[in-house]
Amino acid sequence: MLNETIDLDRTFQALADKSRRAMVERLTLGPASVSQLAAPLAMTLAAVVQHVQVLESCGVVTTEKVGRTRMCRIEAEAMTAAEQWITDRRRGWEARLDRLGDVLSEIATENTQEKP
Amino acid sequence: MLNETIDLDRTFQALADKSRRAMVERLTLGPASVSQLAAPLAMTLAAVVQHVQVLESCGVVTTEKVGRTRMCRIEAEAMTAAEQWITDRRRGWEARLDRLGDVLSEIATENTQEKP
DNA sequence: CTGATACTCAAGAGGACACTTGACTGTTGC
DNA sequence: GCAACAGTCAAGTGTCCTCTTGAGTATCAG
Repeated sequence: MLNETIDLDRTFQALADKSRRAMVERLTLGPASVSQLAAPLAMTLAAVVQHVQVLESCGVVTTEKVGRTRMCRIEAEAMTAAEQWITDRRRGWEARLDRLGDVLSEIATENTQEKP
Repeated sequence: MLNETIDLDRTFQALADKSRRAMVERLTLGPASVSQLAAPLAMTLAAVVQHVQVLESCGVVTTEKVGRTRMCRIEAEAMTAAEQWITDRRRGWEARLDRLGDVLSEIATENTQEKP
């Protein structure tokens, strides 16, 4: 709850990259090692590790070292927070558009009624 | 559908900034001029205009010049696309966790049954 | 017409980001 | 043991972002 701002900044920032989204997408299928995440991407392992660190720093994934491999798994909460922010805004403007619709149909009704 | 990647990149990038999220938040209450968006923010008008351009370039807001003022309004679709991407991923991992739950309870059942 | 308002534009400083390279460390399989 | 593997670390490079300054333009109010 604290640092909500920083976390949203970081989370949206993390998702603003095709490679990282691809990693998240892969991880929704189940845990994977860094090498497995790296396989479909055209970049060095070192770069992939850095991406994983970004995803980890905003809580979207957690990692755990098993022997010489680091396993990554997705962590729902951070993503849900980002989703929730958008959903909340949408609720706001949908409510407003509903009211606008009401007003418009009210005006329409008044106009038809006031036609002599 | 084309450029889905670029748009998601841009949209998440746009939302990865507290000031821009504040502007979006303000715009959910209804259209506003650039100056109105700038009012609560501690930065120059020029900077605010640049933020508006970012939001516009990814389709989250549209603007229209009326006399000497530029009115901004929120545009649902781009935000919905971002929300949808997260929602789709969530569906993925929730389904997986459900299956995991099934497997775990199956194992549990087997274990109880196989107790001699 | 004049001054104030509401931007608009261009250039640039400074920092954050996305990589790469090259050297190094801990694990595992034979 | 030792070679291959899976990652780790530090440094450096080029690019993108954010924001400012200092100019200019169009519009409106009186």
